[in-house]
Amino acid sequence: MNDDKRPRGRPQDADAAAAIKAATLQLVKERGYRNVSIAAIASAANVARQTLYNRWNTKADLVLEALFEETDLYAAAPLNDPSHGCQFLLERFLGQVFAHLAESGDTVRALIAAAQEDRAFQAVFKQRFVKPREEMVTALLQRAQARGEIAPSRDVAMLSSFVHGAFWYALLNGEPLDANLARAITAEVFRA
Amino acid sequence: MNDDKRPRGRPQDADAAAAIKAATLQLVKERGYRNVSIAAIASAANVARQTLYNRWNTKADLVLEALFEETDLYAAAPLNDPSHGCQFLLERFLGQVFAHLAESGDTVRALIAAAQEDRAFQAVFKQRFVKPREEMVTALLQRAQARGEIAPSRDVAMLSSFVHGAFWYALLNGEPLDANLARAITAEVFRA
DNA sequence: ATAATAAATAGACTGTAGTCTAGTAATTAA
DNA sequence: TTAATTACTAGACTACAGTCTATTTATTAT
Repeated sequence: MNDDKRPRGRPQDADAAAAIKAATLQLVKERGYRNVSIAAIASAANVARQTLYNRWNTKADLVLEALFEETDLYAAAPLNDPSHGCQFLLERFLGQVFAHLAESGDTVRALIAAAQEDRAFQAVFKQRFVKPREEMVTALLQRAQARGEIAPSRDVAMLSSFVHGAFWYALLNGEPLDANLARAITAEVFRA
Repeated sequence: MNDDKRPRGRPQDADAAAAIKAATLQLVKERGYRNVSIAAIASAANVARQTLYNRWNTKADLVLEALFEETDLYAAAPLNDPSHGCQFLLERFLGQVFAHLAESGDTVRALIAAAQEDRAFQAVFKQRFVKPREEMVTALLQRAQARGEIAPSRDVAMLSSFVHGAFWYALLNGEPLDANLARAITAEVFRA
């Protein structure tokens, strides 16, 4: 049931996408987003520059996909583990996010910057990066509220904005994203 | 006491800076940061392109200065007016910031993006934009805490990060910055 | 076989930020 | 008056993102 009718013309090179994404990841980690040109990626992947543009609209789209193919492998520890309190789960979650950003934070910053200059990419980025994380935290905070760890009067959606906002604010202003920050954010959200 | 010894060579054209900044503001508001080239600004100001680079390092530096020369005129309503509660003052302050961003928000977004791609500019932007606002809000929240409007246990620095973070997060994700947001942020910060 | 289709390639092209240089103009110091 | 100094101008130059086009190549449909 997988060999549906193949489409008409010449098929896409099956290996190209993987080679391109691998080259992208390697070069971006090595030199930083800014210092990697599309031409360099194409060359490293042994592919014509236009082939990249056949498959991705912009450099940002390509890097986002390459980065997320890798990142999605990191199965975050479950946020609904009932054997832990929600405060613990949030702090652990933030700690994991920050640990990952220690490696890829510069790239994420570049992608956020790219999103400010390109509406289409902003939508893609929001869909793939922003929304999922926001939903995870909001759901966790709702559970916390249902369990009485957060007062019923609190505005959970706004608290979720506080959490992500504090994280973006630190990231974009070049402040360290470490365990201290994860603890301070979490503690303040759960403070009576 | 103002006519100190003039420096050695040919003096800078006294009118050029004003003409350049005026052209910058007008073009950026008209077409958006992205769609204004340095060449277009130089041409509109009747000045050689290199003259811009004699005075500013990058497009972002120029736009920041042009924008702030205008913005600094907006004397924000005082944040330490003792005849109002701190909650009221914070909401009014955020309302003013958001109202101004309704006009210049796209430019500010572009500047934040530029700061992600240029360390030197990030430092300048932090100094001129980020720090002053952060200090105003932190001072206000400290006063609120001293007056008992905020519980002594709260971490005021983190609350300030929450406020700015929520605002950046909304701005950079294309969500509306309006009176509702100002009210929701403020209410949640002051919630018991 | 042949036609139709779509991907890949090479390379020209546009627009922009930022750098560099050579020449000219305005000013101070001697 | 002349030398030194600095700003301004014009324009060449580099590097890059993204677009476009002509050509070749791999595939399906007839």
